[in-house]
This record gives sequence, C-alpha cells and structure tokens, in this order.
Amino acid sequence: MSESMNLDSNDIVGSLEGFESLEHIQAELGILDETSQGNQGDHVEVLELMRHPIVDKRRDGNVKNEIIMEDDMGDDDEMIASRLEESMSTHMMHSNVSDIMHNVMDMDEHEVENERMDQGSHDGHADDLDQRRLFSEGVIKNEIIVDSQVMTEGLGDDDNSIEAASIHNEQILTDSDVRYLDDIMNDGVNETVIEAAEVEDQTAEMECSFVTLPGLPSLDTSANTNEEIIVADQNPELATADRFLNQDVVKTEKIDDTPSSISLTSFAGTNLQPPPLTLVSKTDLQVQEAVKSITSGVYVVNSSTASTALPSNLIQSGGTLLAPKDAKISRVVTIPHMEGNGQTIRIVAPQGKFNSTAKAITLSQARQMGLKISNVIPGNAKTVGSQPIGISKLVVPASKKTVTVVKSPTKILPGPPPPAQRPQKVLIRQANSLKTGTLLTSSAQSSAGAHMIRIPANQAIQQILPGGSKQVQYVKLISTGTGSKTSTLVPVSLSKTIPVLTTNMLNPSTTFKVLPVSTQARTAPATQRVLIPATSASSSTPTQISSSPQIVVLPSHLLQQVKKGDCKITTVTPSIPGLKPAATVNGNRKIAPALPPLKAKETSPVEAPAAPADEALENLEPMPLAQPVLEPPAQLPPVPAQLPPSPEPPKPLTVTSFAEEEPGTRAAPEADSLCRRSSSPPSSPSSTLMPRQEMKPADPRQEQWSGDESYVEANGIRPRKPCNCTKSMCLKLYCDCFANGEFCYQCNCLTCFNNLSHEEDRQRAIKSCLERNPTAFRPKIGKTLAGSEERRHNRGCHCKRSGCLKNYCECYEAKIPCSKNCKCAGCKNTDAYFGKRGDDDRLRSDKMYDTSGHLYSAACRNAFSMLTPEVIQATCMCLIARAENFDDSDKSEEAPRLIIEEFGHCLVQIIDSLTKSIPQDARS
DNA sequence: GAGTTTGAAACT
DNA sequence: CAGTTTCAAACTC
Repeated sequence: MSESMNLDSNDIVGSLEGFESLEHIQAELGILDETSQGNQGDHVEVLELMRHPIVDKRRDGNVKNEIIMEDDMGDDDEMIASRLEESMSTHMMHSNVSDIMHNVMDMDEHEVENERMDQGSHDGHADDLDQRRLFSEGVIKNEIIVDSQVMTEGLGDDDNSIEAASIHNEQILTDSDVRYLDDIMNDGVNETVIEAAEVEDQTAEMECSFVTLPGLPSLDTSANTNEEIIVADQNPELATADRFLNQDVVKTEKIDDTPSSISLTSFAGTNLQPPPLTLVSKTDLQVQEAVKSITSGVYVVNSSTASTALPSNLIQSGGTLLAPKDAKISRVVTIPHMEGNGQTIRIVAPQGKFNSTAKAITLSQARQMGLKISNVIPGNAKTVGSQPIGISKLVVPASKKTVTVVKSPTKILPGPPPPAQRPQKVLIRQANSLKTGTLLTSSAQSSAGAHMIRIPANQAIQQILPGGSKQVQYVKLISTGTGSKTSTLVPVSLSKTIPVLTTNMLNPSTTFKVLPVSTQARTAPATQRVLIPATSASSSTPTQISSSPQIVVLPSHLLQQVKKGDCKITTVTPSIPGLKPAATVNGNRKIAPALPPLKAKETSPVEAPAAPADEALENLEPMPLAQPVLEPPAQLPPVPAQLPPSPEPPKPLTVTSFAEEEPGTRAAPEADSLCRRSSSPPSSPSSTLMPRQEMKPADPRQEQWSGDESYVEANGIRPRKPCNCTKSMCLKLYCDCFANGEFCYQCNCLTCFNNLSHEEDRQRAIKSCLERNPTAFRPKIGKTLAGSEERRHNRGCHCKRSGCLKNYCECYEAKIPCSKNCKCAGCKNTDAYFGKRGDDDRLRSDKMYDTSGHLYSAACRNAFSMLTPEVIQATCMCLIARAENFDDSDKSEEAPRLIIEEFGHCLVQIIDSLTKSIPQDARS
C-alpha cells in the first residue's frame, strides 16, 4: 500500500490481467454474452479492486460472506473503502461487471442463500458450477458499479497493491466475490500492479517544438491517435527491451487530476461518456512492434486498435497498459526505473480535448529534440502523496508549437545584477553541429549585456567531449583573432548556461575554435589557460542565488599576467543579496574573494575581524554552496617571492608532505567537520573548481568512502561520506550533502537533484529550506562563547531513547556532551560521562592523528581538509596547462623545471589561501 | 543484506 | 507550537 494510499479517489488505477481467463469464464457462465471487447477492461478493473488487502482479508476463507463494516476496517481500509465509495457513487457507468452483478442479483435470493449454505469449505477453485455459485455468492446488497471512468493504474511492490477503487455506498464485497474474481485472475496472466502517480495540479508551459520522438514513426501529432508512450530511458542505449521487460513495476502516470486532464477521470461529473476500455490481446502485431520499439527507447501502443495485447512476458514484467478503444485519449506511461536522474516532461493534451496525444519524454530528451526549456517546474511538481517523484509536468496544447514558459509561482527572482557585474557566459544552445574545430564567434553582447559564446550543446558536443559525459565537460576555446592566440577552458554543461570566468581574450569579437579538452587538457597549444570553475549558475535565471565560482588555482604565468595587468581576469560575482561586488584592480575586476567555508564562520576558534568579503558574508544567509577548498585572497596573491624561479628544481613536494610540513603553524577551524550528524569526514569545504560529480573515478564510491569513519587517506583527507537518499532527491536537509552545502558526489542517492544539472531546483530547495528555517544551513555545532574552544550543539538534540550515547544523537556523534540546548530524555552524554569516553572514541573522533598517534593540530587538520581531490586536480591541470605552453624546444630542457615551478606556484596559492582563511591570531 | 530503530526534518 | 509523518542514518540480526 504505502505510497499508493495517498491517491485520492480520482486517481487512475489501471491494471490488466486475467483477461483471457475472464473471457473464458464469462463465456461459460453465459452471463456475459453482451460483453464487448471494449468493456473488458472494466472487468479487469473490478478484479483488480478485489486484490486489495481489504478483500484479501476475506480471501483467507476464515470469514465467509462477511460484510466489511467500517468498524472492521483499519485506517487504510477505511480510506480505500471511502475512495471506492466516492468513485463508485460518482459514476454509475454501465459496465460489464455491473451487468454481472445485476445478473447475479436477479438470482433468487433464497437460492443464493442455499448455495451459500451448501458451499461449506469451498475452496474457491471450482468448476463452472462452482464458479457460478461463487459468483452468485457475490451478490451484493447494492450494485457494484465499476466506474469505467476509472482506469486502473498502479505501482506497487506487491501484487496486492491497489490504488483506487470504487464502492457504491454500502457496497460490500464478499469473500466469494473475491474468490471468484481471484480465481479468474489466478487463471489469467500474471498480475501487474501499477501505481497511479498523483500529479499536482500544477501547470507549466514550455516553449517547445512539438516533439517527434526518434524512432517513433507512429507519433503523428496531428493524427487521431491514442498512444501510450513509454519513454524507456533518457539514455537510449539503456532503453532496451530487456531492460524494460525486466522492470518489476511499470508506473503509469495519471495525466492530470483536473478537469482539464485528458485522463478518464475527466469524465467525472460530466455528461461525457468515457470511452470503453480495451484490453489488449496477445496476438496483436502492433504490440509486438511496440515491443520492438522498446529497443529504441519508446514504447507505443496505439490503443485505438482494439484487441491488442502485450506479450505475456511483457505483462509479466509489469507492462500493463489499458487504453480506451475509440476515444481519443492518450495516456503517458513512464517507467520510473528508467527515469534515471533525469526529469520527465510530460506533454499532455489540452483541456477537454481528447484527440490529443500525450507523451512523456525526459528532460534530456526534450533538449535533444530541440525543446527550448527555459524553465522547468521542479521535479517535485509531481508527487505521490507528499513524496515528490521527480517528474515535472508540462502541459502544452498538442498543436501548439511554442508556448511561453510560466514561471513557478513561488520563484522569486532577484533583479539582474548591474551590468558591471554581469558574468560573461558561455551560452549553451541547442544546435546541430559542433565539431572539433568549429569556429565560434562570441556574439555581440546579448540583450542582457553579457558576452555570449554560443556553443551548440547537443550530441555533437558530446562527441567531441571525451567520455561523452552528460555532465560538465571542458571545452577549450582558442581565440583565432589577430592578437595573441589565447585559449580558455570552458566548462560546458549540456544543460546549462554557465558563467565563465574569462579574460580579455574573450572579447566580444573574438572567434573561438572549439577543441575537445579532457581533464588532462591534452590538446592544442595555448598561451593562456584559465581554469574555470564549473559553477552552478544558470543564465536562465541570471539573478538567482548561485554558487559562487571559486577560483582556486591559476597557472602562475597567468597570475603574472594578471599582476602586470596584461590579463584581465574577472569572475562571476555571486548575485547574492548582500554580497558586495568585488572591487576592481587596474580597472579590471579582480578575482572575487571566494566565499569562505560557511562553517568556518561560526566555528573558527577565534573570530577574526571580518574582512570586507567576510562582512558581506555576514549579511548572507549561509547558502549551501559548493564550498571552496581554497579561499582566494581578496587581493591576488602576489607571485611569491619565496618561490623564485630557480634553475634548481625545488624539492618535490607531495600534498601529504605539504600538510605534514606545516603542522601547528596555522590554526584552523575544526568544528566545521562536526556540523552534521553524519560522522562524515571533516566536511571539507568542497571546491567548486569542479563539481564533485564530475570527477568520478572508476568506482568512486568505494574509492572515496571505505565505510570506515576513521579512515583517512594518505593526504589526510577523510573521504566524504556519500549519502544514500532515495526519496528526498537530495534537496532536503535529510541529505547530508545538501545540508552541508555540497553537491552530491559519488553518492548512492537516487534521483539526485543536488547537482549542477538541477541547479534551479536546488536553489529553489535552498530557498525553501531557508524560508522554513533561516539558519537551516548554519552549522549545528558551534562554540558556546566567542573565543571558546568548547563546542556545543547549537540546536541541541532531542533524543528520547538512545540516552544520547549512540550516534543517533547528534551531540554524541559530534563527540560533544549534550548541553542546555538539548531537550533529550535520559541523557547520559554529560560532561562527566563524556570525559570517560575511551580510546575507541578517539578513533571515531573527527580529530586526526598521525601514524604515531599524535594529534594533528587544528591547522594541520584544516590543511588536510582543504587538500581535496578537487584542489589536487586543479593543481594538476595547472601543471598540464603549463606544460602545454612549452615549445617543442622547451620540452627537453626547461619543461621539468617549469612544471615544478608551476607546482610551487600552486602550492603557494594554496598556502596563501589557507593563510588568509585563518585568523591572524590563530596562526601562532 | 534485510529489517528495525532512531531522531531530525518536514509536514499538518 | 505540538503532534504526526517522512526520511535517512544508525543499528541489529
């Protein structure tokens, strides 16, 4: 039952099963002569209703002829009954089952009673007579009227799930009814239960071209089609028939729950006659064709052709489809398993029109098909009960080529930033071609004033991008102008417009050559390269609160140019209210100070006088930003004098050695690692140099998280614990990643929206969280007093059963005693007890120890925490960038030295950033 | 690995 | 604000 019980009486419930058997029995009983093929679905519906546990209770045989009274019902039962009643009473439609029941009711009541008496221990598996008798037992005090307007659809893990049904008034289903119907079903094909997903009545429109699904020749939008489409997957190669057939469950979505819906429930309360339902037979070639089409990722059943049936294997797998026979009604079926991480867009018919088609496509498919999606209602626009399932519904008239996007009513868009702050962007546009070597011309300034470089973002771009990832990739833009040839690494998300840190080499008239760039930055000579953080900002909502790009590492030669004013480096100023725009240097924008780790603000052992940027931050509500590993100083770090270019290569430093060489030199906040209930590694402020999810190793989860909380990698970093969210889409505070302000990366979550691909949803979720609790993203663990080393849980725990001695308790998990903030019951996590905690606790503590058991200093720990893989990768990319600048003649002689020198610069930047992030008085 | 317990977050 | 539900992590078997 579970989720399915959230459905209301108008929900569509659909099922298909036992049809052949039903036919057989009908024929033998001779009471269904008038049964038309088109009505058979109604029978099945009723049969399906009987599968409900309410009915099952009496299927046991222990209770004969029992009338289900409300008093006997559990809550769920009552609800179902209520729904049955609602639905049934609404529509007294003519149906076969109704006829059946009427026929039965015509039987002599005494005869029925006698048969009841005789029945005894009838086991319910009977010959025809028994079946008839059983059926007769089903005489019900009132009519059973199948609401043929209710199609049954469902989703469930067990075969007894049922989602909606109808019982008319005191409609009572006796066990014999159940058995009879159950017998029929048992004789039939395998049962499939589908869940009807409740769809919020939330209408959005999208600008789109009408979709022609690839590989779907029958989808003629002008045709009077009754199509059901299963968009198997946004990943075509995964959309195989096998995959579909292996689905345990097929989720059939209700088209709409409003009168404008084209679902059968649209007939409710109207004079319209719902179309008869048609069950499919096993012989229809069209179905077979449809099955074939599964391999192309789309499954279509044109149900206007009657008597089509799914192959048994498909039925077995859950591929049940019901469709009206003659009505011009379409429905959309999506397979939840195949929705992957993508959103599903459903394009359904307009209000009151039944000759429209309904289609479901994934967001990525929509994009691939040329839909311009300016705004998408968040994935939770569609919910099952209160549980969002990550599907957006977009309703467009089938005939309308383009419509205007209607913004989510809750979306509050701050005004655009002043022109001086507007980021330069790479606008990813759908286009037909982008091949290696494509020349791109940065357009004139857009209407918004931002420089735009239009890069087609379709499959072609994937082709040129190594790995074909759908995530952000890097494209190298090489200026081909008359000036010095420059190049820029541009993170290209196929679904986003990404603000780009750019230099003056990206002047509006420059033509760029697109070259594929792997993370190894393997191609093309370049004289300059800027590592561009793949930030999460989106141009479609340019003023939304967006993650600030954190410029982590710049190649030293570029830094030198910056210093000399040769190179203008700018960045996207976070358009967060209250954050002051970065000052300018030499008339150019300097690198904006990155947001410091949010948690450091509250958890620094000593609060340093706030720097200007910090002041700005003070005005900010902490936002779950992908946090920087490094904090670029307010001023560009000078090319360090301590690392002059030396003919003698400096001593190679490893990241680890770096961390170990500096212990005790810098204090650093440590409590930030304890801010979440998860005993996750020091919640290392994650770099936004690259979104986490773009750096996936072969088996990242296992690589990154060993499951041992005490595990610390060689570089001193404890791997971040992946989340396992399944229902929250990682957009609620349940998700530790989200709550920590991080993107999910290498997690095990399902339907994760906590990533760049769903930045708008993410920002919306952030906003929602902040509306509920303005301090939602503030660290839970803080100091009791300014300057105090004592950490306390700011909110306190509310444990009741654990005695605050298990990791359920956030205080205990953070290795701090409960405080007055706590409202726990039976707390044993007191100061006194806390002092007695043994060595085992030390191992589980977030404190870090070297191999000798020596406790690393806070500074050292902080250094560890900052040396995330992102930083390391950024460093490596700088080195690669540097190496690519060599002339051939350099490579033999100067290359090693220059690379090492570059490495030194990187380290200096890291150290410098670290230094500036630590209060002065904490460095001693 | 499945099922249960727990408490924070979300919801009503 | 309190009570309930949902959720994901912690825990147990």
